[in-house]
Amino acid sequence: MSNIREVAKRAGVSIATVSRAFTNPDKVSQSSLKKVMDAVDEVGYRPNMMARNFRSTKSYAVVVLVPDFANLFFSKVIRAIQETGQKHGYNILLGETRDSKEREADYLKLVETRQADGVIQLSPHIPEQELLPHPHISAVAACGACDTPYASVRMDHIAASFSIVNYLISMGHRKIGCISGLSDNPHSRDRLKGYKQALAKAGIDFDDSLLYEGNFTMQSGHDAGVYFAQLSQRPTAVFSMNDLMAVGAIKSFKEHNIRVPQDISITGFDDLDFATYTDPALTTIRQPAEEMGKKAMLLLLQILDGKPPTQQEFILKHEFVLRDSVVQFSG
Amino acid sequence: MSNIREVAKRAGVSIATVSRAFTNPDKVSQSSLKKVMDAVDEVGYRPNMMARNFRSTKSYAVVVLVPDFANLFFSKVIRAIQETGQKHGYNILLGETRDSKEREADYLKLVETRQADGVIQLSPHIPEQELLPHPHISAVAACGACDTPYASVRMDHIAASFSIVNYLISMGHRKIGCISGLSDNPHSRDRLKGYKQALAKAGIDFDDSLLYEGNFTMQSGHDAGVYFAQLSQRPTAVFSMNDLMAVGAIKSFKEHNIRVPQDISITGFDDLDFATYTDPALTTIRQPAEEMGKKAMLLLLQILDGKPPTQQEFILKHEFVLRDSVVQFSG
DNA sequence: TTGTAGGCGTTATCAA
DNA sequence: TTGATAACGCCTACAA
Repeated sequence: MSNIREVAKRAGVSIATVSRAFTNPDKVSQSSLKKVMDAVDEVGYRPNMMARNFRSTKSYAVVVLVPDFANLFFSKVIRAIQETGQKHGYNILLGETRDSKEREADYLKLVETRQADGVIQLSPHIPEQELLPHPHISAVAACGACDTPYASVRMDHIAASFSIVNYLISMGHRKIGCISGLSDNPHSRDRLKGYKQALAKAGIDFDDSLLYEGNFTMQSGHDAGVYFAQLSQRPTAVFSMNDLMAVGAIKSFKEHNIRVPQDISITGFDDLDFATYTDPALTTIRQPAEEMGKKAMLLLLQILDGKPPTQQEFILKHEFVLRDSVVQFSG
Repeated sequence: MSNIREVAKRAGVSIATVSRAFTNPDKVSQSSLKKVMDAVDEVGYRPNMMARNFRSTKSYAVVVLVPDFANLFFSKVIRAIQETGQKHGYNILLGETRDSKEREADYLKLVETRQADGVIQLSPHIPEQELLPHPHISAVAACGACDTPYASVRMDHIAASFSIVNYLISMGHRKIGCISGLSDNPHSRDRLKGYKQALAKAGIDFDDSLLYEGNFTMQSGHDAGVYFAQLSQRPTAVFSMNDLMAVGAIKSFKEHNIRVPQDISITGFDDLDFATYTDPALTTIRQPAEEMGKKAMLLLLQILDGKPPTQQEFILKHEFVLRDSVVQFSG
């Protein structure tokens, strides 16, 4: 592992010239440049980025705070973040929090200790327990539900769930079950609002017994399915707050010999890749995962560049995806 | 953003003492320690890890080279890597390669330029195009197929696929289709070997028309399903080289009104979370994802610590997972 | 166009 | 137990 000094000696020039040859080649004469590059090849020199970054007080790394790495939705977002970051010379440090504020604080420390320049927060914002914003931490929130006290990129979950529940109603359903995420999750709250608004608009009373609280996992969706299947007054359609739970619910409906969608319709949320491959294929809401990831990274880059964002909040459009899991109700 | 000098001044001690207070508290008197800590609180000091790492010539970061983020199998592995790394003070830099050697080289550069201390390679090893081992790069391979010229953690894919195809045969199947990954993928090769060995052992001739080359995606599994469905001599069972393709195939069988498993049995590989929730639940091979991730990280840590591993290769055990996608054939 | 030299924040060596 | 000081590798005024 050679350093710049060795290259300089070998090339018969000064350290400064070698440095310039890398960062500002046009400020170096052709002959010097050649001598330097030859020497570089000879000794196999690579600039020490740790030194360079240290010197420039920038780490060129960004931490992505993600609740659950094994959630395909986040995988997509992270991919977009990485691609965008890479184009601008930034690396991505993984920070899986698994909903632990302690772990989150640990990752935030990476910024405080200068191992990262900023943070992209993928967990939804819960004011009471939020560690961000932090005076010394550049941060952007993405994929959240409500607005945050710092820049964010998200979609309108109320409107999205409103539209899909509305669709269910337009298909003749009036007894519509709801599988929610944990009730204190902001996404759950917003999507529940949309559900209730759609019911209200159609003059349907909200029925507490049709609301089942899951936690966004397939398992909890399955549990919800069992619950609905055993209800004496079974719903004719179910609005699931994500695709994963919908899959679990479908599974348990089938186990109870309830046909989907003939006996019960169901909708999802997220439009994960496998939503096309479930049986039946899921009618769902597509979240613009890639767009959110990309936009979030660009926003953070801008902030790191010292330019405050023009808007605090960027709301991206969702998409209604029609497939086969909903059928006209004719009771 | 204050530095150690400021803390020293404030505490009325030397910078050396401040440094020791952090790295070697017991070498500092109680009174000095208190003075330092008070000063630290006052000015909100955080050690600059960039400087510290620079000084120690270690970045405490490790790059994980992963072909595809949106593959839940890798998500699990990476999670285990991160958890293990974190316990030892290491951070994880994400490196999604998407099978591009160019991108891979970019990430490897992170190690050459000292932004990372080592690499965990999750792509299977293909000797002709392999960038590793590299003289200056500490690396460990995980989840690969064949042996690598550097330390690796993997399972025996030949044995695993042998066992599951053997199970199919024991259930009376003799016409067994195979959905493989790309034929030049080492995993595909090994699993194909296991498939062929099981057939051979049962005295069944290998039939080329029963082999469909996919690429490990659901879409390609679906294509395979279409292919098998339209075959005049349809197989009675299908060995899919991963769960994802099995899901795709099941979908297309159903579209062709072929019942699974009554009309055709199928098996998967990986045992992803959703393998329980497919219809029918998948009989499959569980890869020890977490164990491989953890072991790989520990191995790399050991190498970074200057201790060469006791073995070059660690073969972890797979597990046969019996569920509902295979049924006795009684033709 | 080039070289000299100072400094980034930390740790480690060596004396005191 | 402490402090002064020399690195670590690089960049960048500044001067030549």
